[in-house]
Amino acid sequence: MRGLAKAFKALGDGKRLQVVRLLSGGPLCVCDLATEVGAKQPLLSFHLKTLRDAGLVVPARKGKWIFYSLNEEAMGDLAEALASWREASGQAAWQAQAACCPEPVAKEER
Amino acid sequence: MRGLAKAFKALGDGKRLQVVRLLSGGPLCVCDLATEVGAKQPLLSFHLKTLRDAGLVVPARKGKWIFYSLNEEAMGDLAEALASWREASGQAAWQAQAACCPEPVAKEER
DNA sequence: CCATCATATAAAGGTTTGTTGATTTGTCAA
DNA sequence: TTGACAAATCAACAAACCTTTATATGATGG
Repeated sequence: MRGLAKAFKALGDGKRLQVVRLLSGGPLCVCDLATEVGAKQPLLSFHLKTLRDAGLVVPARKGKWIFYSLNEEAMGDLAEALASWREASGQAAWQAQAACCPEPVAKEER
Repeated sequence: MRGLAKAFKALGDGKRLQVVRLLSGGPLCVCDLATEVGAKQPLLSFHLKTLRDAGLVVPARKGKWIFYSLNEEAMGDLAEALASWREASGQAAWQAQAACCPEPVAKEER
């Protein structure tokens, strides 16, 4: 749950989302990501760190370069969580009333 | 794309994620959400505004109370985006080399 | 109209985040 | 070893965010 929030927060930035979308096309090195995203190297490095800390991407050194790729499992977990919440809400009925307060509320359709 | 980042950012907070999870069980009024989440009313109102602005939840007045429910379509869009990125990355091949730099890199498996 | 309750908004704080420029670490090739 | 290049880290600052207290809006019932 804490991990989910961290992952979603990591996705909650335009540049990082762009990185994830780029990596969905296959692993890329940092320098290529930087030019694609239009960010200077230290800035991209910062964003990659937050994606790494959230478990969304994985680095792999290839000689002088470091290639990043998506963590498919983590992406799948997020997708599944969202899908399950949407699913559940589709089947859920309205509460008969607000539990916090005594007044009954008419049962409604959706 | 901008909207996606906004939505993910909205989900990137523990209390808001808790609200979404609660709403997956069906619509709830603000006062009930406040007690469940353990937040004071103005704070919850702030978080609900964030979720509203991101298009993730929808308010509906029922007399004196306002019931919030999940926007299933928005949740579905997010889930689908994540699933498609994961899917694509599963099929993608490694780049033969880093485009930014001349040196060739050996083609690798995953 | 008035009092009350549910929710939203405003003002103000302390903390986190995004960005930049300078420096460091790590790898390769000469 | 030295030089060159890729990437990470550090220091500093502005912008955004979360939280709280106080106040406003909007609906209900007397």
